[in-house]
Amino acid sequence: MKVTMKKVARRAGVSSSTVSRVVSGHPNVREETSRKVKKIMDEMKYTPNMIAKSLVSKTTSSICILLPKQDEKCFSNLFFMELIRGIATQANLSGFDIFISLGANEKEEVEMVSRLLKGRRVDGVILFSSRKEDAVVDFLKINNYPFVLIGRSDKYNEILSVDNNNLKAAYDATNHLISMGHKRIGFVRGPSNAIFSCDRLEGYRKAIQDNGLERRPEWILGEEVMQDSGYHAMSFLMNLPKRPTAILVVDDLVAFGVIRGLNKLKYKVPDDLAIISFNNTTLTELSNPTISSIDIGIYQLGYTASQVLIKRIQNPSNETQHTNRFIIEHRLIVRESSIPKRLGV
Amino acid sequence: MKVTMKKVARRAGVSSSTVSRVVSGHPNVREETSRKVKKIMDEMKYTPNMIAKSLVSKTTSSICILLPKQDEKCFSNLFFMELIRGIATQANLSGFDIFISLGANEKEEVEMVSRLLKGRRVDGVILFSSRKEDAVVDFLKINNYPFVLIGRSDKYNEILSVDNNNLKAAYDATNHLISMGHKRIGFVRGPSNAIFSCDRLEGYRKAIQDNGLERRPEWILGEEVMQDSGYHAMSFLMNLPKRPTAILVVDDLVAFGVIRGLNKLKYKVPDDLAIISFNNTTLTELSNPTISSIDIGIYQLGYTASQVLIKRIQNPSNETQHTNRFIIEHRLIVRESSIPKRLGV
DNA sequence: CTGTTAGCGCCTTCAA
DNA sequence: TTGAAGGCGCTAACAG
Repeated sequence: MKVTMKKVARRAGVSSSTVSRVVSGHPNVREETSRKVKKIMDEMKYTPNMIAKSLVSKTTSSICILLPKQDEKCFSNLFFMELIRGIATQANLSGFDIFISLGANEKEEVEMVSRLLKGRRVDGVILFSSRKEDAVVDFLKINNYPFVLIGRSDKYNEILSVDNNNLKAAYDATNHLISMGHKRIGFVRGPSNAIFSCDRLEGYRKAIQDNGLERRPEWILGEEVMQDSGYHAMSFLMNLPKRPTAILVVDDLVAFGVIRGLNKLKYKVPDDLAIISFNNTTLTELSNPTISSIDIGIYQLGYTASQVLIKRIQNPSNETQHTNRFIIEHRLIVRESSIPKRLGV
Repeated sequence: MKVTMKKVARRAGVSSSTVSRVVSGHPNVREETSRKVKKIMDEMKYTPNMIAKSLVSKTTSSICILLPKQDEKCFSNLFFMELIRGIATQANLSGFDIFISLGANEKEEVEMVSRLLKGRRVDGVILFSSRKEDAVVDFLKINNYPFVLIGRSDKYNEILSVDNNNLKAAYDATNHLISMGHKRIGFVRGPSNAIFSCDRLEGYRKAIQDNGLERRPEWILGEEVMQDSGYHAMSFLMNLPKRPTAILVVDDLVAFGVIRGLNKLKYKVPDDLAIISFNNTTLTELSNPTISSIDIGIYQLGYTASQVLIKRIQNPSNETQHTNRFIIEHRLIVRESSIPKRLGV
């Protein structure tokens, strides 16, 4: 049988308002009364009905993570799990629960979020928004729901968002390759409608330009590289009359494919082609050779996003005050794939 | 301003009960009335308040996935994301939402689940229970809450669970190695308190025994193999006076570490040591050589778990009827790591 | 077929 | 400092 406030109240010989006050830590309760009620609550194993509480307070203490549809290959599942861990850890600390929803397509995503928010099941949403022209962002923006973007919007810039400086990250990665003596550097980019992907491309271009290096369009490959584990793409790249000696790769998982493709073609990493990738997932250390990577602080990204969103939910007033763009620092992690053998390790 | 049933009702010139009936598809509504109400609902953009509905119906149409604490290394994040996809896909089909929670430790997991269930925020729980003596299972069992185990319980066998036949899977994998001509076969096991791990070990042993092959305790390695990416463990294994020519590895990610360790030691896979692993995550195809693996149908595992749990929630009556143990078929996927080069590919 | 009534369990006035 | 009353938005039971 369900233990309600009423029952606790009756048993304790007080009114249910008093019990309510004790539960919510209201100051206007005599110390003695409070202790007595608490004791009875323990005895009866009272657990508040969150649903009833939600109905009254119009808040749910829960947020929703909207994960993009499966076929966004460029980010591995490793990435998302790590993100979820960051979000969940912080959310729990703040006493929030987490809904998770996987959109099948953009339209469905909007419906899902709409249902969750309007149905008052969640107080806010964390979006992993890489794409340009995101209908979900539009929806949330228009309806003024609390949400935070992991990544950034190219449409609205006053939106709450947690991101890396992807331009700088790619710039740093490219410079690392340059500092290793490379002059011809290629880039395996992610999907062209993904903002982070464009940012990284831009950083790469800037570094090439700032160093007065050669720049060739055929050194930039699309993400279709992943097909047949990079075999054809690498075959194409390595058979160019002027081929690069190093490449940046948009994600570790893709770098894996690239390395595998190169191996099949009997090329050696890093001797024939040096590689540096992004995200620094567990994979980088398991690869052979180990992969140099830009650590973008995935966990931090999630942790911060959760923190920022919850703060906004709990304090909607300062909506336009303060910062609304949070940048997580990246770090260059150098491993075998970008260190020429002749330099030693 | 929130659009409620009352407002829709007033606008449509009917009572709110009628609106309620229309929403819930109750039969006793005149076709015409229904159409009129629906039209007004659309016009006013009415969205039902799920919280209020929950309060009355005492159901939430949501389930919770409890993910084990981070340090269970043997299963990679890839595994969990795939599981989540399976669960989420099926749950959405049934109109259920998903809570996710990451336990930090067993005690916290119990508290979490307890809060969620008693607080009536979720109707049931999907547990990834690998370990023996699981306090969460005890709690759910005692309180008679709807839940399903992915894996199995060695304590209660009438519990709803979705699992592989891990014994058979390991048996099949071992036989595959045997059929490739191997006589000395090792095993890299998962955590010893994990049931699936023990099941697999048993299957391996059985296959060795059934084929009258040699069996040596030093050929069985613990999961600490993952330390320093398997270098030391492989060094130990390969330096045994009588060393195995093939091994089973409990998870793809671990197999990765093993291969990397072997590479560092200048051993070749599969020539010096053939490898077959479990789970068949994306990694297997990206490795070099590609890894033979037992596909345990991770997505199916999740999909089925969700299906079974939701059925139980919606129809609690047949609690003890029918099957309560569902087995997902496994498949042997043969790749390069277990095919001797001399046999060709 | 439709409307009225009475809660679900909690929180928040308003009085006392 | 406490209690009584009313309502959050919806559903279920009972009349009509």
